[in-house]
Amino acid sequence: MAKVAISKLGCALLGLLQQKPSSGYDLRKIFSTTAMTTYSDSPGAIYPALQRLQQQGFIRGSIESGSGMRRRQVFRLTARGTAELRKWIARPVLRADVIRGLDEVMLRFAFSEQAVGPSASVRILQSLQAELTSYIPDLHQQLSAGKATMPTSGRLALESGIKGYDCLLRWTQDALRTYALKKVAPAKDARPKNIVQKDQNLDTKGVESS
Amino acid sequence: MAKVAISKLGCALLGLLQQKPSSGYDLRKIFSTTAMTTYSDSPGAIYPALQRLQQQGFIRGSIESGSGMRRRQVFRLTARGTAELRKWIARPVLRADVIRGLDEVMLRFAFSEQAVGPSASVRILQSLQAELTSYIPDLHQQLSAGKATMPTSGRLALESGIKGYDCLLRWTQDALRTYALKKVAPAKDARPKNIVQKDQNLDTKGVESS
DNA sequence: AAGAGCATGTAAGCTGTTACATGATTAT
DNA sequence: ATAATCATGTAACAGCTTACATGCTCTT
Repeated sequence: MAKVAISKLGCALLGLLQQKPSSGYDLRKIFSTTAMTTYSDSPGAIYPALQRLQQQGFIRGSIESGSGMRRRQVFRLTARGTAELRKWIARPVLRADVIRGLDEVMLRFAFSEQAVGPSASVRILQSLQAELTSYIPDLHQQLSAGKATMPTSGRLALESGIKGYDCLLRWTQDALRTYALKKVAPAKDARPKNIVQKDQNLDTKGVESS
Repeated sequence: MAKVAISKLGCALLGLLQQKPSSGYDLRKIFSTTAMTTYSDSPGAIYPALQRLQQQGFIRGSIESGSGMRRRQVFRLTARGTAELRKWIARPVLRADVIRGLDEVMLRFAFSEQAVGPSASVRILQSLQAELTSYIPDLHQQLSAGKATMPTSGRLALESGIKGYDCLLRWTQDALRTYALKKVAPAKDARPKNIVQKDQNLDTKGVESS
């Protein structure tokens, strides 16, 4: 079996194509106009990436050429592509992801609900929360350790990173609450205030605990 | 003149070498043990990068081989390297930097005080603040625009990005206050003190002090 | 003597960047 | 008719990753 390691851009393309079959040009527009500008919208990146994905059997393109239409090739996920996307999304969040690949984690989370389901979103949030909770103290230690020797700007830069992680941790807790509310209170019209504030895990089987 | 575009890793190396002459191995250790783990510590990245920098005349290595010591090559910035580092740090912060290169902005800021002076740090903070202030409303607009069509996880992911930027904006304000207290305080209460203009060292010749 | 860690490098491969190139359709 | 935009690609290049390779020094 080939290694089939898909690049980050490739994963982004898989996720977007799962949401909606699109042409290369459509995808470029998404990357150039929405908050996904972090990803490259250059044709030299996208078209080769699409070719690779097709060659690996994850997507399949069909040329649409109606009368009076420009030729365009619309790509769709194959079954293998869907499986691969799910596998990518379901990967647990490791410390390495927190340090070097937070954007990829957020991308996986963004796609998780449509591609797998809310429980996958919750699992990502939980493992992200766990990793953040264990990593942030390390950063604090580094800060207090190097405080004496670092220049002010270096210290401030490190503090900025820590605050970013703090912020993200708070967000994960908010997001988990959102999912708890969604699932726990489907019949919320009846009771405005009785059944909130649970913060319990849902049908997830205790994926990780504290 | 060649374009001499230095990679992000190259810039990180320049900054670290400005702070302290080091060998490739020293630099690798920094990348593997400190909060700079975002950068690669692999020899296949660092040694070629050092070679490039030397070839471009930004650093110069000298082999230290004392008796009973392992051979190691210690690199130092040249005058050209110092100038290049300063140029990189002094670049204004653009929206593209905020969207796709925040880590590089933070790196520049981290080095700014030692390599150029506090006023450069302040300039980075101010332009970063300005770009954030103009960019964040755009994100809010995207959020409210797509709220209807996005899945919950997609919306939450976007919110996470927005919160991250909010957090960063608050940090810039904190950091600016820090510098105001340190240095610009006299301007505030109109009480002239003997101000230390540490910032005027742009024409330094003896760059690589021991 | 053996092994661990120090210190440096090289080579293959992949991906993204930049720049160029090509047609076809719509707008002016 | 001309320009702009749609839509797709290719080629050269640079940089990083992974993996391998080489010796030297210190510890046990």
